Order: sequence, then C-alpha cells, then structure tokens
Amino acid sequence: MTAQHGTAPGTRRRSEASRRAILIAAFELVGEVGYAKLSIEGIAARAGVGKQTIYRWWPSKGAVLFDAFLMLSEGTGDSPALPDTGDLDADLKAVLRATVAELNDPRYDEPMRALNTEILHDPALAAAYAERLDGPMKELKKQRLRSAQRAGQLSGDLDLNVAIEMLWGPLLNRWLQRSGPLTPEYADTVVETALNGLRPR
Amino acid sequence: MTAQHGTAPGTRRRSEASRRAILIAAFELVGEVGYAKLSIEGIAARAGVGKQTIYRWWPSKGAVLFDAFLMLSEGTGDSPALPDTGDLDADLKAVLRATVAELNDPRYDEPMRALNTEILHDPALAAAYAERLDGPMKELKKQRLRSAQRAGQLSGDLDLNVAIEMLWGPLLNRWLQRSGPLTPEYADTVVETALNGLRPR
Amino acid sequence: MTAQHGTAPGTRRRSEASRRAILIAAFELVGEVGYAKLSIEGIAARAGVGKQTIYRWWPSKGAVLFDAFLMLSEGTGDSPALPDTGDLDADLKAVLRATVAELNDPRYDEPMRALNTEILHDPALAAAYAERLDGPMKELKKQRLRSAQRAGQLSGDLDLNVAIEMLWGPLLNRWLQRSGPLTPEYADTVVETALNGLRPR
Amino acid sequence: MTAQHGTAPGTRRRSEASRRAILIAAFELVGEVGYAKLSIEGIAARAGVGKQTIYRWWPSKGAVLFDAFLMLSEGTGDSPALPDTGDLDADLKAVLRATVAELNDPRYDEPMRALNTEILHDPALAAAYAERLDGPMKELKKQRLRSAQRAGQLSGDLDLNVAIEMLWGPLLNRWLQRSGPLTPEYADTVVETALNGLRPR
DNA sequence: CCCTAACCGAGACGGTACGTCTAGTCTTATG
DNA sequence: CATAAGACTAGACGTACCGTCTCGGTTAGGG
Repeated sequence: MTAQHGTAPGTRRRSEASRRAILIAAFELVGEVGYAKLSIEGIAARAGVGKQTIYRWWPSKGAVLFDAFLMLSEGTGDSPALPDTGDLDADLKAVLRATVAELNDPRYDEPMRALNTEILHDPALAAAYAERLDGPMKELKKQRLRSAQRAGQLSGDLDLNVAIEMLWGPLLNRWLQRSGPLTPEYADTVVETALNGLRPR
Repeated sequence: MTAQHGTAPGTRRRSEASRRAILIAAFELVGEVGYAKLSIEGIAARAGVGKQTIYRWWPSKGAVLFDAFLMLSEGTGDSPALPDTGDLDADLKAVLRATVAELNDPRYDEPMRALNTEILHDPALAAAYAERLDGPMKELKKQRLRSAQRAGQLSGDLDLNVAIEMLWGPLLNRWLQRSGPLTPEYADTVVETALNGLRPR
Repeated sequence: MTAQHGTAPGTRRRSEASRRAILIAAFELVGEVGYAKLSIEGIAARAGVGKQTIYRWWPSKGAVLFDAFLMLSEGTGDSPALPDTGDLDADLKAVLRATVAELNDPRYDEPMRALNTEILHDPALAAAYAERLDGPMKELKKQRLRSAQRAGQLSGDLDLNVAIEMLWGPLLNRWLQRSGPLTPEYADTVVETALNGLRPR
Repeated sequence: MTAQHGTAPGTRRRSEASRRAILIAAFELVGEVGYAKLSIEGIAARAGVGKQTIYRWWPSKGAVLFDAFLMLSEGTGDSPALPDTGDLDADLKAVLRATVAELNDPRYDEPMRALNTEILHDPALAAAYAERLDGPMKELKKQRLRSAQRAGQLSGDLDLNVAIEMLWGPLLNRWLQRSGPLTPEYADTVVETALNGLRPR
C-alpha cells in the first residue's frame, strides 16, 4: 500500500521538494477548478514539475489526491482525543456538529468529494483511506465510546464499529448524496435518535 | 428537471428507438468498461447513433446514466409496498437484507457507483435522483414506518427521514467507502441497533 | 500515392482551409526554426488546427512537407519549357546557374534540406518526390536535351536520364554535402566538362 | 574540430572502453532500429554507459555517428591506392562498381543514410566529413586521375575535383534520392559518358 | 400526397489531456 | 574525478474524447 501510493520512505534520491509541490498543487487545484477539471498536466504545471515525476511516483490521480490529504492530516496537530466530559450526549453532539461544520466548509467540500470519487472506484485506494486517513480518527471515536461503555452509558455488547456507522453514516450520506440539509440541529437529532433508538422508550 | 434530463414527452419527432438504444448502451457499457472509461463516443458507437443525438437530448454523461436507471426502475414492476407482517423487526431485516443483496450484485454495483459519482459532483442530478429514483422508494419506506408508528412500535415524535437514514445510511456508507463487509448479518445488526438505540435498555 | 499523402480529391467534407493552413504553416516553420525543431504540434498551433487534423490526413511529418512543396510548385506558373536558343552550351549554363541560385537562396535552402532528409529515409516519399515534384521538371530537361539530340549536338545513343544526372548530380551533391563552393562558375564548368567529357579532345 | 567531435587525444582519464562501447553501440543501433529511432538514451543503454558520458564527450548525436564511422574506416586496412592497370576506363568501372556494391550493401545503407542526414543539417559535421572521412578517399581518387592525366588519357586542364564529382555525383544522387536503379551497368554507363562527354565524337 | 422542417447517422473540426518517450542537466555513490 | 545510474524539468509524440459543426438522407406532419 505504502509503496503503491508513493510514500515509500526507502526510495533513493527522490526529490522531497517536488513531492511536496505536487501534493500542494493537487490540493489547491482540486479546490479551485473542481474534480472534473483536475488534470495531471495541471498539477505538474502548477507544481513546476515534469509530468513524468508524477507518473514515476504515483499510479493514479487518486493516489496523488490521497497523499495530498495524508500530508495535510499529518500536518494538522491531530487532536489527541475527543472531548470526554462525562456527558456522552453533549460530547457526541459537539463532535458531530464539528463534522457537519467541516463538511459544509467550502475549502474541504470539493477536495473531499474528489477523494470520495476516487475511493468509489478504486478498492486499493479505499483500503488506504480506511487504514491511513479514516483509521486514526476512527480509533479516537472508539476510545470515546469505550469510555462511555465503561461508564455504563452504552450497551456492553455494542459493536463499536456499528455504533460509529450509526452516528456518522447518516451525516456522510446526506453530504454525499445531498439528500437533505446538513445542519447542527440535524447532528443533534442523529445523536439523540441513535442513542435512544427508534422505538418508544 | 424533465427537459433537463431528456425525458420530455412533448418533444416532437424524437426517435424513441434511438433513445432506448442510447440508454441501454450506456447501462451495458458502464458495467463492462467501468465508469472511468465510459465515454459519450463509446455510447454513441454502441448504440449506433450519432454523437449529436446524445448531446441534443442530454446535458451530460450523468444525465444519460440517470435516465438509464430511470428506464430500468420503471421497467421493474415496482413493488407496490414493503412487507408489513406486523413484525417491524423482521420486516426491516428482510428489506435491508434485500438492499445488501442488491448492493453486492455485480450487475448493479458498477452502474450504481457510476451514478453516485455523478451525483457527488452535480447537485442538479442529486436533486433529480432524490426526486425521481430515490423518492418513490423512500415513500414506500415511510409508509411502512408510519404503519409501525401507528402500531406504537416507533416513537410518535420520530422524524421518519431521520429514521430512514439511521437504517440505510450505515449500509450505503459501507458500500460506498468499502469500509467493512456488507453482509446480511450486518443488516440485522443495524436494524437491531437502530431500533433499540446505543444506550443500554 | 495521392491518397497516401493527403491530396485525395475524392475525400468528402475535408476542410480545404485547414489543409492550406497546415501546408503553409509547415513550410514557414521549417524555414524559421529548422528541420530539427519542426514538430507536428508546432505546425498545428501555427495553423490554428487540431493535431488530429494533421494525423488524420498525413501519415508523417515528411508527407506534410512534401505536400507543402507540391502546393508551392503548383502555385508557381511552372515555366512551360527550358530556354532553347539553339546554343545548347549557353542554354544549359543558364539553367544550371538558375539551379545554383535557387539552392543558394536561404528561403529554399532549409525547407529543401528538410524534404531531402525525409526522402533519405522514406522510400515511398522518395517515389512521390520523383513522380510528382522532380518528374515534371525532369521532363522539361529531357525535352531540351531531345531537341539538342535532334540537332546533332548530343550523341544519338545517349541515355537522357544519365545525361541529366551527369549535369545536375554534381550540383546537388555539392549542395547536399557542402563539399565545395556552389557558384555560377562551377555550374559553367560542370556544363563544359559534361559536354566535352573528361578525355582530351 | 577534433575536440568538437570527441576524438581529443589529450583528455585525461577518459575511458577508452566506454568510448569504444558507445561508438559500436551507435553503429549497431542505427542499423537495427534506423536513424529515426536512434536515441542517445538507446546508445547509452546498449553501451552500458551513463548518458552523461556521451554528453560529456560529444556535442550531438551526429558527432557520435561520425566518430563511429571514423573508427570503422580506421579499422579497415585502408586500401593504399586505387587500381592502376593503365586502362583508365576499366579501372574506373571497377572502382565505381565497388562503390555501387557498397551503397547497396544493407549493412552500410542505413548507417550511411543516417550520417548523411546529420551532414545535411550540420555544416561543422559536413566539414569534418569532408576532411576526415571523405578526404582520404578523395586523395586516392585524385592520385589515379593524375596518373591518367600524365598518361594523356585525361585533359590536361581538367579540374580533378570536378572530374570526381562528375563520376561519383550521379551515383550518390541516385542512392540518396533513390531516383533510379543503382546497378553495376549504371556505373559503367556513367564512366563511359563522363569520359566521352555528352557530345557526339 | 407532397413539402419542408426537424431529426437522424456519420464524422471532420479545434481543442485538452492522456500516458510515454527522449532531450539535456544535475545529483549521488562507487572505484 | 570520471563513471554508471538514474531523477529531474521540459516538451513532443500519437491517441482518445470532448462538445460543436456541417453533411446528406430519412421521416413525419401541415398545407
């Protein structure tokens, strides 16, 4: 996977400057011109790089985009943990509201749609995404849910992966398919509904 | 909307034979060569049609694909209603298992991914999808849930749109991002977790 | 041959404007940037034409160049006959001096070298050259020599092709290989030497 | 000139093995893949040499080719003199027939065409060719013609350069432009015509 | 029942981008 | 310090499609 997406550290004499210029150019361009008009030629030109340098190190446009996201996520001082005030309901609402805000942020909307487009058609990229980009964040979510589980706020036999998908799935789907307004209130509703279930209590 | 996606019935002297050939060619080709290699030229060639005939009636490749799906869904004897045995849990599991089966069907996988790719980047198409393709199915789902609500099996103040997203969102997300195995058992787990909620009961 | 080099008159719906623009651009460019830097892309750009329009109608860069020359030679009101004053020696000197002048003309030097480069490596193009470009001129030369033969100024059993090569071969060789100065005086010397032979008289 | 074409003897620490490998590779490759597909990269790869080693010592592809020919011609035990039986006619026919045979030899045809291509566009290379490759052979020809001149078989006031061009020019031209069959009989005809002249005797 | 306008297939057109190839330069490590 | 190796910027190659634009040839009403 690593080598497949061009981040191999063992490769000799690879230009780090070119690598960074390419990833930055790719991220900027996809935000400016959109996914449909993103081209390898455009990335190379913006980065001041020969096309071959891209083709040499990445197997596809999607792989470049993926590495661009990876670079950004590593650049970010990833919040070491999700908030844990003891109030599960409030904490989850805060986190899902943050997710909603990010999905609505035009700076991230187009690039993330582009990445999802590639993931949609490239299983290898999907696996890389699950492992390298989504994985760390998912681990943080699990931590918070485990903590709630220990506090007796969640079922003991709950599959945390399912719980996460129950909370974030509706949001992501609304975002991807634009099937409804993606508001903070919606985030709250999802949290409440997921925690309490559809049945009457 | 109608005119925008080439299904205008009032248009004069349009060749129905060409229209059908184009939609069939589009659907078949996307399954054979994949979304990335699907081209208007290819569709025209396969359909035995001039390129202009496509450009005249559809604004984009996605619109053709959309109409191809529409034709198929209309061809299908639309199930008039979802099963309603009175056992909400069992009925939902049956329906979600059917959804899982369809998503895993290789005949529908690639075309549906292609359509989702277009929806991802084209709000107009997303709206058309919500209204014409997803809408009717969503109405059936709502019917079944309303029936359960009347029977006191679901909260009275439940937003049915949210309920539907809580049930189908996790499935669609797993399918789109390939973030986990999409099995009948998973469908069951989602139904149970959604109905009962994440909290201990 | 005709069809092979894009001059086919029967081809339907070919753009004559594009054809002319390409040939003119090719001829001008080869004179400006030289043969080594002449590129299909450059010709297309200069002609305001898509690359495919060149690739559609010509099999090679050399074929374009050839047609460019053909267009020019047809544009020229080709002198209907070589001078025939009765004085063979003087007439030949005049014609060979004209050849020398043309070979020394910088406007024709580079394009003609380019064409010869292509001919050097492409037998089909060489045949086209012999037939379409060199052929008509050669026929005029033969006419003049036949007239001299009738007047008893040339051997009756002389092979006119050989005679022509004896007269023009030395000039062309000096020009191609730059093996010596190409002056009017040299033209005179060649005529005299060829007519009288190397042996003492 | 010397330095310009990479034969500098004074250069320090130059690898003779690499030099030879490059020249041999260049000669072999031009015969195998043709002039159009001959590349510096190809030569370097075949010779097992870095590209820089070629760029360091030769200014152009043509210069490499030239040196390759030079190496071969020096390898040949240079015929010390042309045949001189006293029969000028027979001797010249023998020599021109040998030239014809060489020009028709497929082992030399492609490489010589390649060299001529470069000469066509590079005056410096043309001068080097005239001096180093063609020069020695031309001197031998002049020797034979001088001998004939002394024997009264050639005009006393004949310019020997012109005589040589009169004899070899037609051959070279037919070869370069493929303007006619290049046979031993043609060589004979050229000799006879050149010696006797075009006029009736 | 013919006329004529819209639609049809075909495909050439000016373009953009593809992914590959080579030019010529520069860097690294090896002997 | 020249070398083999090969990454680098640059840009042409020849191909595939894009979306637009004629071309003639049907084809279906409205006169």
